[in-house]
Amino acid sequence: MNTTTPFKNKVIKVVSKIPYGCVASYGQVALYCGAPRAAREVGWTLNRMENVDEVPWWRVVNNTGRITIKGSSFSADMQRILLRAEGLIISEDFTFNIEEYRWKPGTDVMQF
DNA sequence: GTTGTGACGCCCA
DNA sequence: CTGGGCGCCACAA
Repeated sequence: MNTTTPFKNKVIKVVSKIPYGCVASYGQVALYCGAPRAAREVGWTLNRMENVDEVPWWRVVNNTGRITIKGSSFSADMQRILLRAEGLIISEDFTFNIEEYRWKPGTDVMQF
């Protein structure tokens, strides 16, 4: 690992556990990281994350079922393509039924 | 120690 | 429905 921050480490861990074809909201990820209200931190952390190949950041969206990426190395359009590639149906407005794809964590995740 | 910021979340007009 | 605004937390400078 690199510049270790406990929170960042958990973000990586949680996000990387999101199964194929599912998504989780920033609030969810933050919740599983032990910071229920640090949803903004999740996005901020992912933005400056280097090992993107280990973290399916595109499976993380806001709780409204909408992709709201703001300037990062990747665009919202990129994320939409990636999610579509996993079988999700996403509108041209970058919106979709998050409840239909919402990741429901199991006991294997709550081992922090 | 203080300040600014951010890929959010939620309430209100 | 849309838009505007506040709060929240963790982290970099």
